Formats: sequence, C-alpha cells, structure tokens
Amino acid sequence: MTRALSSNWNMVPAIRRSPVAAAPQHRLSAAFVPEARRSAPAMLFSRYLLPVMKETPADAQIVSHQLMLRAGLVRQTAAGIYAWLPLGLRVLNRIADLVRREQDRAGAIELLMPTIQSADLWRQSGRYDAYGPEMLRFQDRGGREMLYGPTNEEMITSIFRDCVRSYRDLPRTLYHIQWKFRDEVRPRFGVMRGREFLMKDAYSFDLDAEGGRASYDAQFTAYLRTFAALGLRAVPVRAPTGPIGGDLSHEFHILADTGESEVFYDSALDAVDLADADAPAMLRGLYAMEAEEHAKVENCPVPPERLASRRGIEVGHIFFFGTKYSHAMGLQVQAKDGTQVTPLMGSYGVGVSRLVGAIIEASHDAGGIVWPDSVAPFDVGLINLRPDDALCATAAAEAEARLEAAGLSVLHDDRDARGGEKFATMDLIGLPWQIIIGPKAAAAGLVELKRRATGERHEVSLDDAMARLKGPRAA
RNA sequence: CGGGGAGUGGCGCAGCCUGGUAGCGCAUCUGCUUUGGGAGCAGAGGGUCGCAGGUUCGAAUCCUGUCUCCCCGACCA
Repeated sequence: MTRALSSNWNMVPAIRRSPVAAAPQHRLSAAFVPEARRSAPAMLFSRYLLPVMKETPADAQIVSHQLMLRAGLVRQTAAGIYAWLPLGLRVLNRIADLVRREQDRAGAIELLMPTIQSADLWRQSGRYDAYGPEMLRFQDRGGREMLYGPTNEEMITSIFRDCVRSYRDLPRTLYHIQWKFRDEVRPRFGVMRGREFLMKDAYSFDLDAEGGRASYDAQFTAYLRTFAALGLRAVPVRAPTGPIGGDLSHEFHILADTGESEVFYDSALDAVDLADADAPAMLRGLYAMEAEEHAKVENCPVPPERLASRRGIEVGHIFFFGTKYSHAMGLQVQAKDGTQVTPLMGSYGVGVSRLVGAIIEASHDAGGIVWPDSVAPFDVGLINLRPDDALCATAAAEAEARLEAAGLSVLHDDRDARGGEKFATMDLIGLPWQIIIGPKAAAAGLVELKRRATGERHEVSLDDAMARLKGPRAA
C-alpha cells in the first residue's frame, strides 16, 4: 500500500530518500512506543506535501482555524468536514497515541467499532427516535436503515452483552478511537466544531455502584494525566448528571476566551497543579461547574470574590449513567449467587480532533502555531539557509544524521528559498525547535538553535544543540 | 432551524449598479541577479465567472430557480 503510494508520488526514479522509509510514526502497534520513532529519516520539505499560505482564507474566523489552514494541516471538503493533510495527521496521531497510552495505563482495553451502525441497534435502546436530526441516517442497497454513528453506547452494550455471561468478566472498561459524525446545525470554528470528528470513547461495565465509581475515578485520573501529557491545562467541572445524580459527570475544559461554553469555579482551582498525582483529591472539595449546572445551584458555597467565570473549550466529558443502556438492551451477567444482575455503565469521551484546534487556541503567537513538545508534528525543523553552499550542505547533513540517530523527528527545509521565507514558514508551522545552518556559523563549526516558544536563539556547537534537544524529551 | 452575507485561476480580492466576451496582488513555471526574516527584473502558464433556465444581436453583469459556503442567534465532544 505504502509502496504504491510512493510510486504515485515520485515520478523521479532516483530519489535521495524513499518516502516509504520516511513514513511517520504511524501506529502499527497499539501501545505507545516511543522507540518506534527512533531513526526515522528526516522529512525533506522538497518532497513533502505542505501547502503553507501567506494569506488567511476568508472563511476561517478563529485563530486556530486560520492557522490550521495556513500551516497546511487540514483542508475543508464540506461544511464541518476536513481532510487531514500530512502535517495535521502527524499531530492527530500523536494526540491519539497519548490518549491511548493513558487509557491503557488506566486499565482500559482498546477495540475498534465501526462508523456505520444499523438502526435496529438504536431501536433497542429507544434512541433511534429520540436522537433527532443530528444523526445522519441513510439506507443501504437493501433498504436497511443505517446511520453514521454519533456515539457508541448501543454498540458497545450489544458487543458486551454478546461476549460476557459471568460476573467474573467484570469490571471492564473498553475504548476505541474512531470517527464520529453529528450533523450539527451549524458547524464552525474549524475542527473544533466539525460534523465529522475523531473521538476516544470509553465505556465501563461494573457490577455495583461502588465499582462504577471506581471505574469513573480511574477515567477521571486518566484524563488529568492525558491533558497534562498533552501540555494542556484542562479543568474538570461538574456537568449535568443523568438519572443517577451525584457528581458523576464532569466536563474537561481548556480555559480560553474563544471557548464555546462558560464555566464557574472557585478561583482556588487556578492554583491546583492538575499534573500532580494528588490533583483528584484536591479537586474533590473545589467548586467548579458548567454554566447550566451552576445556574441550578441555589446557595453557591464560593464567596463572590472567589468565584471565577471563564470561557472554556470542552475537550472531554465523562459520565456515569448506571443501567440506562444495559437495562434497555438486556445486558445481564450471572452473579456469584447465581442471580442475574444488570451491569452499571459509564462513558468517557475525549475530542481528539477537536484537541488539535484547542491546543492551537491555547498555544500560538503572531508568527503562528507553537506546538507543545508532546504533540508537535516534528520535533525539529532544520533550516539550511544555503543548500548550494558546500560547507552548509555538509553541516546540514551532519545535523540531520545526528538528529535522526537521536530518535528525533526532523523536517528539513531544503528548499531553494530565501532565509526569510524559511523562517516565516518554520515559525508558522510551529515546530518546537529549529536548527539553522548559515554560512557564518557553519564556517565556525556552529549551528543556531532556536526555541520556537520563546524565540530564544543561540549559536552553539552541534554537540551542545543535541544535548539541549535531548533534555526536554527525556522528561 | 430563524435572521443576514458570499460564490470570479491555488489564496485574497476588483469588475456587476450603468450588458460589449475577464483583471489586480500573492502563489506557480522559465531565465538572470540575489540570498539571515515571506527578494528584484524579464517572460510565461492557469479561470465553462457555483449550476440550470430565461431576457438580449450579445450576460460575470439583468430576471427566475437551484446548489454550496460563511456569519449572528437557539443547540452539541
């Protein structure tokens, strides 16, 4: 498959580097394996598909959408539907890999359910009629009613029902990372509110409420870890709960002025380090509510001067809904005492594709995107200012080899373009580090190392540059 | 779903009111000169003006219909 692709792309027979070998760290393995990234050859800009734009497309309103288009991450193909171009896909995959890693660590088990579902399944839960026009419905050639899944509660319940008979098979939490479709009335904000979106959704099955609570807490903690690993601060706020009540529904919000929803919280929360292992316990006593839920509160326990109100981008939502689907769909397992019990369920979503936009909202500057190290499409952008200069070419080749050997992913701008254009492009696409090879520094045996986030740049030896680059990745 | 706006080379736009056979900037290609923050000169390629009807000698322009996209509001990961 990859081979066929490469022959399509490269009409030139003798290429310096096969794009096959240069294939990114695509997930052939289910687990997050940093080693898989080791010694991947640098991607040459001149052989990549990276259509950057100087001008901002008129349709894009918010900055993340504008930057995603300008940096060549996505192309819109219909309202709320996007094609992921190579650079964007790398980011999407890295986010998915991080989400996967934390799900696995939390004990969840990955599977993959289809995008297309049958209406019959949804009739079992009664949601086929309840869901409304957001659900994309159609018929196959046999006239059977089908739909493009907006979520998978019915399907996972059906699968679990068919696979599991005994209490011994519980508890389990299953997840997949799959495309969903919701026919939003009004898609907007690029991938942050598209109709088609990539989502991690997990589903827990427990024998009793206590177990359900434990499964919920495990996901809660996994979410804190996931967002921290992504370089994001996403605060959990209570969301409207289902029939069970209590506080078993949280939304995770990245606080940003462009957020679509409003959240209210005790400003003491601003001081909580969400990456800390004790964060879940610290959060337990702190008031934080999604707007609708906050409105229901009659006596807000937070003194007015400490009540903060911010806009938030919802990037995760978890909730516990008990037997809603298991009961409706006849999922039962035999208990230790021989009786049939109906498992309690929860579901846990992360908007993977939405996160790409959300991260950019939270991390950009006048020059363009500023990727967190953990999700950057490439670790390092290598700029050779004089590809035709022998000394520079040698220096660039050496830098490239060293970076590859160190397991760093590299985009090498080998284009025959002027410095200014290369700088602007590299800043726009936001790779965390830049190594710049110029004639003067090269003559002195030095390279220039630039940190995108701060703009800091230093002329250093290649050894020193490598030492600095390895530092943050080891963390 | 209500209200508004827009469809003209890849991107951003002008032309439309007052019909006469399509233009500007960026991008692309060629050559020369350049080369550390989106270069200069010279030349070149690329557009059924969203689509379908209609009016007219003649339609990007006027009329009708239709599709698509965007914005504001109500709703959602």
